[in-house]
Amino acid sequence: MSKFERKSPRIVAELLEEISSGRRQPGEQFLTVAQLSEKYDVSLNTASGIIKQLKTLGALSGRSGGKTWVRVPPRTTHRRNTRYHQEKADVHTVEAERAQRGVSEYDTGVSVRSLHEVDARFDIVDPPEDIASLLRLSAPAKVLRRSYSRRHAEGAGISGSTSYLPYELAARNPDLLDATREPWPGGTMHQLWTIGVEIGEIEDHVTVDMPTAQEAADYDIPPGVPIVRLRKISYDIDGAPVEVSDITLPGDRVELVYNTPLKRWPSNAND
Amino acid sequence: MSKFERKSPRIVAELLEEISSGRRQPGEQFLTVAQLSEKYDVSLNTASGIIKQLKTLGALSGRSGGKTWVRVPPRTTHRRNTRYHQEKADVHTVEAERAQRGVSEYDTGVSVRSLHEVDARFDIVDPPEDIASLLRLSAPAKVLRRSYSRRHAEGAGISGSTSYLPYELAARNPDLLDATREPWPGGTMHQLWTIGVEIGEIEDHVTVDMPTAQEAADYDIPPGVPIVRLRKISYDIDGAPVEVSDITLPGDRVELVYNTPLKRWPSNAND
DNA sequence: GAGTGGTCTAGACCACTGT
DNA sequence: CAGTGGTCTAGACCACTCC
Repeated sequence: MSKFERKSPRIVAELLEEISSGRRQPGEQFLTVAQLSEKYDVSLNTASGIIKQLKTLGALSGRSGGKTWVRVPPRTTHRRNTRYHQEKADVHTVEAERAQRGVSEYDTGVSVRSLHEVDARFDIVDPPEDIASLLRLSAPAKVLRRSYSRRHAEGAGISGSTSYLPYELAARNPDLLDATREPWPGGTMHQLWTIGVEIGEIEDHVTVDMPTAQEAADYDIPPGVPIVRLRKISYDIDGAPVEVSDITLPGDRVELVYNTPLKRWPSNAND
Repeated sequence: MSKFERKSPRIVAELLEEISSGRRQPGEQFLTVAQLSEKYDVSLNTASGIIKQLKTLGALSGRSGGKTWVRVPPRTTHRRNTRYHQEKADVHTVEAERAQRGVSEYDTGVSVRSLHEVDARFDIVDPPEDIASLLRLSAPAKVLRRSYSRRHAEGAGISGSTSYLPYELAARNPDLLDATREPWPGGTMHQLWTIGVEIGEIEDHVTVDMPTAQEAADYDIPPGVPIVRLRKISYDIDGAPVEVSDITLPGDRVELVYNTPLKRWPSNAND
């Protein structure tokens, strides 16, 4: 369109091609700002901007001040709603079969191996307004808030979740209030079973967002990569909400899969 | 952390607060680069960068060269998987009740009023590799590709979708190959019914991405706002895939809602 | 054609990383 | 402490919008 060509877009495209074509291997050290400046005959300022762009595009990684690397593309993981059926069935299987999974594994739906539970903080707090509304709690009622953050053994953060349970409900089994009991074999559905609650339906609300600076650091995602926010609401068999769980997933390595089986038509309806 | 304070982050935060607090109203003209520079005592360069940041944060809008405006926050719409049940039931209701909806309404799940079908292009093509694999098609088989793009009456793009049907299947009803028949009352499920196919299950794959330059323009979203890509796979009652539909939704105005009903436990399992 | 946002340069300085 | 990425300035120029 324009006869005048800006420099950075051309250079960015060129470098992107070198990276995606594999001519520059993931993990390899990238050109420094000075080298870029010299090689493409642009100012240091522009060279710095180019690296910034490539970082936000997820092609490069590296902290400010340190060296720059060709980013290792994250392997994508899947999170399926069919796991909810599995989790519910698991409640009545023998202990050994569900011993490998805690609340956070079930919530995030991220594969278990090579994961390491970093933080599990439990607090009894006044619920935020939206949570109170969803759980149909009024004025003085408290909630048990459980915050988990998970990272790869290698250090790359992978997901975080915060669960809200009505305190009155959770208190029926004092073990549920004890953070040191984590990871609880079988996840939240099993915990709720111990206090006589059967989950009848789960509702996931999926929204998308850009990460805060904190999240970008926590999950080791470049600032240009979006974040998936999943609010999971569990209802008991009478339709009463019993748990709200806010789950944060890095957008560049997660695929959500939802199966919706449909009721058959009456047999004489089709021609 | 650092004693030395960069200017832009402070100024950006301040302006963001002014906008989100409502002190600057949506639709109002914003400060020019020159005014910003003067008011906050920064260089024109930095002022320009600040406006750029606020645009990618979705707080400001405006084309390059034109004036800058406080962005009108998009109202969020919901897309529920329960609509699949509705759509299936609709197939056997009277024509009048589903006449208001075409294929694209059903696919995108966006409310119908004040929407305007801009484009519906039909082609018979060789399927892309991933589509062929999902539809279990081999070598010479073709697909009917139907591309829709939708915008608000006011002009703001709201979603797009591309549907793939095996050509051999679609050809059983020649009307399905005719783009001028759109909007087809009742959507794809009704179309499939006319050729004797009953949908038994729908699988949604949700991923997140940044928009291409083209998409950013099409959907009128600022370059920093993510895009939700939804791949909807429809299976017939025998589990054979019959349609793949790729749906693109602007991340800042859509919330996906998925309900997963769970089977009851056997009545004697709970204590 | 005046005004506006965006890009580039050259040079300075800063904070952080990695020895 | 040297090296590196990031930010800022001042000034120039460009492409686009809007009148």
